[in-house]
Amino acid sequence: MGRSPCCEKAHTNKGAWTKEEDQRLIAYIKANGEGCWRSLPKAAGLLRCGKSCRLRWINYLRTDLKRGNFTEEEDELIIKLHELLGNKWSLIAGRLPGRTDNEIKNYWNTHIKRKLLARGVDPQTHRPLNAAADHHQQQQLQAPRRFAAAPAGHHHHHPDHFAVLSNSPEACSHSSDDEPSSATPPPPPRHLGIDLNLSISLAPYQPQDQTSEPMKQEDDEASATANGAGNAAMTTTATTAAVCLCLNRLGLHGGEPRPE
DNA sequence: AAGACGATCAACCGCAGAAGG
DNA sequence: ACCTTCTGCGGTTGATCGTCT
Repeated sequence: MGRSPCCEKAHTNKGAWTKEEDQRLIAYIKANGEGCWRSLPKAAGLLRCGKSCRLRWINYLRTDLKRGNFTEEEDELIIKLHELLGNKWSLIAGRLPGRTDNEIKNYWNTHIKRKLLARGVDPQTHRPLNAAADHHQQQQLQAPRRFAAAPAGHHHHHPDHFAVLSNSPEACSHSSDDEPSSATPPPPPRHLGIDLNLSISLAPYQPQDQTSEPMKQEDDEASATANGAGNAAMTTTATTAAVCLCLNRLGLHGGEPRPE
């Protein structure tokens, strides 16, 4: 395609941000707000590319970031959301107030993956490791099955991958990780008939609404449930229930097109 | 004490899709 | 309808820190 670079690389700093750069960025955004990242560096007097500024702000400088260890509830919520959404870190982050997609992605790769492996659960498929292996073998024998979770590096750029993953019946077939589904043979792809359009059903997390008002979008049950799952105070059990409920509801409401 | 090694996380890169002309 | 530009996302990298030997 030959896209033009996002910035003039010759005249931009790279690597770790200095305190002064941080201060400049914070001051500029406080004064002018977010937006137009491309022109921001120049306006703010920063020798950085816009993408770098955006990343620094979103992942580090924003004032509403929680920072600090993940709680057990957050762990479980991430696991459940990953089971539901796949590697959609930004969507997952949307359910975890004060957490960024980058943070969650890192945390997943460093902690949760290992945690799931220790439980004998495949981090990609969320199936028991044995069953996952068996399932994989079966897939090799059968025609390609799109609902299988894509391996790392091949997840990409398939809008329907999201919905397909979310349709996965195993996502709702067990409400806790210690309930292996290995006894259950890989399900037939009948669930694929359910077109969830899930990617557009998940509204962004709204912190204020969480505490003060239960939910304004009454006509969007899937969204409501997903938002409910974003409450960090939610218990693991409740989280599990919410995610499963979400899937159930999505299954029921699946074919409904959303107004654009 | 020092080097090796692994874990962690901030930052970068490349791409897709949205937005605008 | 097409092209260009911009933004946001997800994967990957590399610097830094902590632990072990």
